[in-house]
Amino acid sequence: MSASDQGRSSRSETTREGILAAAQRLFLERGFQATSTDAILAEAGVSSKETLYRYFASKEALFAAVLGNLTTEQPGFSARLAALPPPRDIRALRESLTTAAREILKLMCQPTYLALWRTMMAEAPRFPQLGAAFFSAIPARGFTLVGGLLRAASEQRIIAEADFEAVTRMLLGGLLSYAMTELLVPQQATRPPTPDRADAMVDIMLRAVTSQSDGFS
Amino acid sequence: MSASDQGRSSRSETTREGILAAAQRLFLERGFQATSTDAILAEAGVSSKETLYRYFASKEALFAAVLGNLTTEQPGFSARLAALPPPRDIRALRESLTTAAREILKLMCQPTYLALWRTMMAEAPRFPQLGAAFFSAIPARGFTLVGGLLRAASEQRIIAEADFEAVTRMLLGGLLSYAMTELLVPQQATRPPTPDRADAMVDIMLRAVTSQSDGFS
DNA sequence: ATCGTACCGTACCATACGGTACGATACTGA
DNA sequence: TCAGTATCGTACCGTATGGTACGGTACGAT
Repeated sequence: MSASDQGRSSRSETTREGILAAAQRLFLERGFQATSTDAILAEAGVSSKETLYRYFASKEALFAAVLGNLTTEQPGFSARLAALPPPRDIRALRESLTTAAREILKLMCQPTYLALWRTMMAEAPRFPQLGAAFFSAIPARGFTLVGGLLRAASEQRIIAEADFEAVTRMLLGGLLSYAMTELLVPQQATRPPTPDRADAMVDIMLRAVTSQSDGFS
Repeated sequence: MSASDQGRSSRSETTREGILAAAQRLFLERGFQATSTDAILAEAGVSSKETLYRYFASKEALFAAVLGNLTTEQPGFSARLAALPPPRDIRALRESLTTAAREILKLMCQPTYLALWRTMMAEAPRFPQLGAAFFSAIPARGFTLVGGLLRAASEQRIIAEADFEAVTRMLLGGLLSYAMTELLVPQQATRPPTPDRADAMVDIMLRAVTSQSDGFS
């Protein structure tokens, strides 16, 4: 028990984390309104509402804490992708894009992430700041990453000039389409997409930005 | 009052439609759980719950009726797009794809459609058949349409062979990405995308499927 | 005119929810 | 050992919800 734990005893912290974890499970599984505080207490093994309201001012605050956590900590995602080197040649560019596309596709199709996406979109009207925070923390990073790689490659004459905003949206949107299908038709014999789907999209995308002008109107 | 109105008096029909319209507005605006039957009655100008429950067995049934309506009737969408001719040359293909892409982008960014999308994804776990019906009625049609155009063009040697599943997902996903942004960050100075965004994506897509094999690994 | 139906208006029911209060009890740190 | 605090267990409050019941009233077709 060093001085680094800012006054919170480990007992408090354990209870708080337990409530957070239980709330995360239920909120993501059932949504905000369909999850009662009683259900969260039961899931957390806590026997009194007073305990919950000692740590969170309201059900909304608990919800915000849960989604804030999920928005902040995306383990491995930023870590592996932020370290992608600037492209030296077409081969390196393809490799970086493939890595990114595979990682994004894998992340997006995880059950937790699907549920987070669903919850965010469902509650965005009632919690606008949560939706905005999620957007800038996750999807916007993907746009910046892919768009940055393409622009850098273009400046080094590795690929042709193009409408990179549209190109980026097409790659990420193509990956996103799998998540949307999962969200609308949950698990209905729709096996999760394989990494080669990401590879195929990178391939198509590079074909578009490496072709000479075609002269068609 | 001919024999063609199957027993329903016009009075009944008017009330029923009024309830449906009010429920549609509120369900799409606030979601299923946050919309009370009392609020629907007030919005419809109906003064007794008994009237509602004369036409709909439960709140769930009313919800299903509303979303079923919205899923079935997409005015102008199928009409204008189902009539797209099979492509004769690259010019005709581009024109058909541009028309389709613009129409889809416009449709997806309408407030009603955005709200429908949000509601469907939010409630898909609780109403799986509604999500599946919506998916096969709207997004799946877009996939079939674009994929069909591309495959037909490929068979006529207008464009090259390619992974058309991935290509189609990239075009529609690119358009979809605008709707997703709107859903997460509602109206936050994010002006709706202009039709030229659809044009740009068709352009990129055609560049990918008209380029010769590039020889890169 | 009359009869059946649709609608009104209101009251009601059982349940569930978010949140508070409070005395009793277990734990933890000095 | 002692004091403070975190948790327990339970009771409670006000409100809202989906759904039912019922007597009265407007309407529409024969």
